[in-house]
Amino acid sequence: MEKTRDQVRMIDVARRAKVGLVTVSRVLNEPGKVAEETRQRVLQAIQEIGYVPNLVAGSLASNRTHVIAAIVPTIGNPVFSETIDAMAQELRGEGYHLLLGNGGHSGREEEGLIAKFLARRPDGLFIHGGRHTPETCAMLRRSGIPIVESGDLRRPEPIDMVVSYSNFAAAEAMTTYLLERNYRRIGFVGRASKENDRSLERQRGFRAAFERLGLEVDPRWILETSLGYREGAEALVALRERTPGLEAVFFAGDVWAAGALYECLRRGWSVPTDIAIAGFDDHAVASQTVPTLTTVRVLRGEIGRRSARLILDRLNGGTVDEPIIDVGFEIIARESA
Amino acid sequence: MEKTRDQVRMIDVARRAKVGLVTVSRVLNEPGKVAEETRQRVLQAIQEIGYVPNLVAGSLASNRTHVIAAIVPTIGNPVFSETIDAMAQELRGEGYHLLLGNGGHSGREEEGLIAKFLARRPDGLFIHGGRHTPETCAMLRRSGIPIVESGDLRRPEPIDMVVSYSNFAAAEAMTTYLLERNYRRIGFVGRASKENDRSLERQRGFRAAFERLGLEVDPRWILETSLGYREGAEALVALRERTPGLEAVFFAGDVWAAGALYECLRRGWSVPTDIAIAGFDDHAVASQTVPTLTTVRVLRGEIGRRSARLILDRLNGGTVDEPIIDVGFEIIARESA
DNA sequence: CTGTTAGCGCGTTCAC
DNA sequence: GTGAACGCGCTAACAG
Repeated sequence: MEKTRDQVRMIDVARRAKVGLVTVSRVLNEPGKVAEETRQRVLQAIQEIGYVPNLVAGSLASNRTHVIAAIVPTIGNPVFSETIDAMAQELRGEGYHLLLGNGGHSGREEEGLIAKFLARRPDGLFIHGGRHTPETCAMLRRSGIPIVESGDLRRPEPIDMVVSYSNFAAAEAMTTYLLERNYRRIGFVGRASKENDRSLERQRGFRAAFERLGLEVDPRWILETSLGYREGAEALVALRERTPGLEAVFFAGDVWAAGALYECLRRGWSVPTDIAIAGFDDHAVASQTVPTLTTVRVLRGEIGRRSARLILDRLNGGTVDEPIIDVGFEIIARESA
Repeated sequence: MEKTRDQVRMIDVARRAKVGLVTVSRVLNEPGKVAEETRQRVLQAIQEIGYVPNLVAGSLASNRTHVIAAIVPTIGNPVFSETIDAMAQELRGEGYHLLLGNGGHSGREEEGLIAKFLARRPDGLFIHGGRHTPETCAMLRRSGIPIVESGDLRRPEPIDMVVSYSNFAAAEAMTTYLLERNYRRIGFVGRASKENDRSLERQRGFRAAFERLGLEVDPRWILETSLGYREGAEALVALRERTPGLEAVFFAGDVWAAGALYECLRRGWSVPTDIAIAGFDDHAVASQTVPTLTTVRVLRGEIGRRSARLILDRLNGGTVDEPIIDVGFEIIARESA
């Protein structure tokens, strides 16, 4: 392969502007420390020869990449993209960019990805969910960079910082809401709790609300499935079939709930009279469904913003006094329950 | 700020394994060229001292970052995340990672972002939509890296490669479908066509279908709004109010269509008898709505995969013989129209 | 405010 | 198959 280094370098700009190489560097990184006149000359030279700085070289020299790595379970899930979007926005303001990856579904996959990401020397790292292997934790700690974990507030041993809400508390609150409205036989639909800690927490919250009132949870009320509209519809039917007298279903995701509401329409089940439905996420559709969906609102954009701020503050030398941030949640009472 | 270079470097591994630095480098990059025994020794040393290669330094030396930059209008839009997800998947297989950014809504913003991204020396770039300023195009061309544009097949002057479907053809096909089913007074809901070329193309396709049959499009049938469930509901009502005898509405996005279907439920309008509804995207919800939604399917994951392949092939020295790929579309006929 | 000097950590020649 | 030298393009520290 031929070596083609036809790149315009900083030195070329310097020569053209008749200044030292360092001055060019300063114009780019610390504009305040350069005389206005020279600055203009340098900027013009940059324009004229179409110089594009090489951040790779800069990063090597300064030991700072201005890159934040972000790892989510699946990029495709809109729930995460909202967080990522807000984070990217916040970061860009300070010249940082986002290296994005999906952790996959096993700890091993995640470990591999993180190892490769760390090799790129990001200045910080955000990671949503996932169960980290001991090696992963060790790697992350050794890296020494600010790290924000998200997905759930309750992390046995946070690696560094945490920004999230409590899945347990949110699910418990919604379940309590349903119990207060005198629903007693309540179904619960979530993801496989063995594979997903957040699902487990939501299910635990569901059970806790019953326990507090001294009520029992019938095992038949719990159903685990993968996320989707059709899956929500199927779950509703399955639950009603195996649980005579079911009064309500709490879907730990609005997509399921919306699918279930369609099924009610198809079957002529009246909501909430025949069956009450509650969701989780306050997805954009929740306020539009027929009937409108009672759900739990989580500020996902806020998670992204706060995470970015935490990392940036640390990078800017600030001390983060509160390394665990609870962004909270809110019960949105609408028509369906 | 204190300088803490406590990093484990390649030379440390080399010393521990009692080999030269170059040998370590080879174990990492060209494992085949190292004797099995030495390789094992090196790998073990890497494990023992927890060495994480520094790709920043590697990139500078090799002039290859193994990073692909991806720019989409908004990360939050699920429509794009599907593409990005597939692309990331494909890229990771060959050791590439994704630098993600949203282009914002003006050509200037996009230009700024691209300039900053190029400074990171990505090996390739993917960009969805956007109207590039002349400066942007010049920058991109000068960069010399493989570039894939997406969003619409019809690009006046492609910078390099294009992977997409034709918004024009897709919209024309759906409109023709509706006309063939004997709907004549058809509304069209899309984004602001002045701000978004893809919207303009869809609207053009809509009009073209009428023209081919020698039919007129009443200006009152066209409505532009921002994307959302509620916006879809509102658009439907507005169109019916101002257009007596409206028989169908083609929503250039399933989210609008789904919102409109809810409105029909609320008002007791029967679909497709009172009003037929068609969408665009084949969003996951389309097969579940009541009634199910007739729509246009676009393979967004395919766009991501093909784009990645094109870039990778080029990077691997291959010649890309077909730099403009049409991934096509498909009319999915369901109950709503 | 500006220039000089010394690396950053690794890949890529070459010899051996 | 392995090691020594050199350089990638830029920034940090210091001096002037």
